[in-house]
Formats: sequence, structure tokens, C-alpha cells
Amino acid sequence: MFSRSAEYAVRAMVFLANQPPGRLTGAREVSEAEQIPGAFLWKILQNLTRRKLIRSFKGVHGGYELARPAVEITLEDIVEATDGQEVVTGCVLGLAECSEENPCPLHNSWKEVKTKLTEMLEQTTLADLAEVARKRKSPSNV
Amino acid sequence: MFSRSAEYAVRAMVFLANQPPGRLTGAREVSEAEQIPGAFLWKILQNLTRRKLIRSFKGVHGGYELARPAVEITLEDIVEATDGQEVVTGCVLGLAECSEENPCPLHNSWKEVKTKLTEMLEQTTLADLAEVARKRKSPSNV
DNA sequence: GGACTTATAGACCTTTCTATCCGGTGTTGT
DNA sequence: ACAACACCGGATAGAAAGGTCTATAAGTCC
Repeated sequence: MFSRSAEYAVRAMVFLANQPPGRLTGAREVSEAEQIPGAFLWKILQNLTRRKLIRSFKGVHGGYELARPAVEITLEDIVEATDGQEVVTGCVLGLAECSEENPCPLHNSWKEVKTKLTEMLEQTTLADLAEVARKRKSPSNV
Repeated sequence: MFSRSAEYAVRAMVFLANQPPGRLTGAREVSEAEQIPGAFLWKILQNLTRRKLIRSFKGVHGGYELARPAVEITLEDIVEATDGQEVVTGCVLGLAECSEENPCPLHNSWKEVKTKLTEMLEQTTLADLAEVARKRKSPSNV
């Protein structure tokens, strides 16, 4: 459904959301805790930084932190930052000629799924995800 | 959402479903009507043949036809034959440790989407798709 | 200032998906 | 028998996603 990058981005963001307020977390720490390949995670964190979802600080005690409170970051923000907004847009059969007036065979069935999906992306906040994550058992905290 | 291969497979199947009963349709004809690269379509038709969704006949008047009536072929059959059954199965965040007892942060929200998606895949038959396709305007018949 | 740590940036490799090519086999019609 | 046609199957090339490596810049501590 989502790309690997988006999965990692969500997991990293959840991890950051569950850090003590004011604490900066290094990429290495996220990588080890979440079992995400370090070099690849860097790319993803860089991208999230550019998209202003997190802030980065260099130096010995540098690291990352959320750029906004977790309740103000939606799942859609994260997925869109990583995969682009075409995830939900566009014809499910890849047809150029597909609209309400001239729907493709799957158009109407797909619309229902798309609605549920959009709801999920828009209504789920990072704070919601972080709370569930705190209740989780091993191995990671996501 | 689906792979390109799955899109092509669905469109090809719909095209076959809309042929007169008893008629064999060549790969070239499907390729031209649906604007699908010929060599790639062959692969997909071969796979659908192996999966027993369509039947193939060699020789001068050879071609393909549905192996079962269109009402007995679901969208799930087609997508699963092409993309495998992992599309809907498996954790949306790619976590090994994800179950009802130990759900990942997205598990419950995702379940609702997954239900809608599964409904769509299981309940939509090729006959349904073919009927909508017949009502469609240019350029292709899907 | 110098060593250390951590993020940044870009080039690079690997795997998977998409797409093509070509020799081969079976069927039909002459 | 033979040629034409249409599917079969493996090898190959291109593109994109996933993942790695190296050099660099910036901040902190001594």
C-alpha cells in the first residue's frame, strides 16, 4: 500500500513523538530502535526536515525533534511528504479517461475504498499513533 | 495501489469478457484496443493462462477466451493471480510483530480500509466490470 | 584551534518491476 | 509437406525503488 520509505517515515516520526519533550534524538538511535537501515533512514529524515515536519540540529548533541506538536501532524502529512500526493489521486486502472462522467469499470467501487482511506489519512494524528505505540510490547517501541 | 501488471490484467480480462461468446481473441487485438505494450501483455496473458483464468489456443485461428463465465471470476482472482495475495495481507507498516493482540499504531484504522478493500475485491465480478465498460466512451472499451 | 560528533549532499550499487527480443512449438490451410 | 499464424519461454535491457558509501559542513567540548 505505502512505499517502504513511507513506512519508515511513519515509524521514525512515531519514535520521535514518544521522546521526552525537548530531547534531541540522533538518527543512529532511531535506526537501531526501529531496525531501519541507517543510511536509508538518513535520507528519509533529510526529506522530512526539508518538508518541515521535523527539525534537525548539528553538532555533538545534535539530532532531530518534531517541528510541531504531534497532535498537529496527520498521517497524511507524513505519507504525502514521502510518497507524494498521487497515492490517493488518479484512476485505479491507470486510465487517462476516467472521471465521474466517464468512469472506468472500477471507479465507483474504488471510490468507497478511497473515502475510507482518505478519512484514515486525514483524521489520524501522530499523537494517536504514538499513544498506541506506547502500549506495544517488544521488540521495538513502534 | 495495484501494480501496472494487475491493471493491464484487469483491462485485458474485461476486454475478453466483452467479446462475443465462443470467439477467440488474439493478443495483438487486445494490445491494440487497450493500448498495452504487446510483448508485456503476452507475459500477462501467459500468467493468466497458467492460473487458469483464461484458456489459450495455438494455431492460425488461435487466441484467448475466459476459462469460466465472467460472473464466476472476481476481481480478487485477477489481482491475486498477478500481484500475489500479499496485497491485502500483512502489516501496513511492514512490522513482523503486528496482530490483534499486539497491534501496530495503524492496525485498527487500517482494518477499516482493508475491510472495504476486501469487499470490493471479493464482491466485484468480471461481469460487473464488463457491463460498466460497455457503457464507456472512447478511446478504449475499458 | 583541534578532535569529535552529528547532520548534509551527492554519487553509486542492488533489486524489483516494466518492457522487449528472439528462437521454438503447435495448429491450420493449401 | 510446407508456409503462415499465434502462443510459449527464456534471455535481456531500461527504469524506478530500495539501500550504501564517501566526502563535507556545522556545532560542541577540551
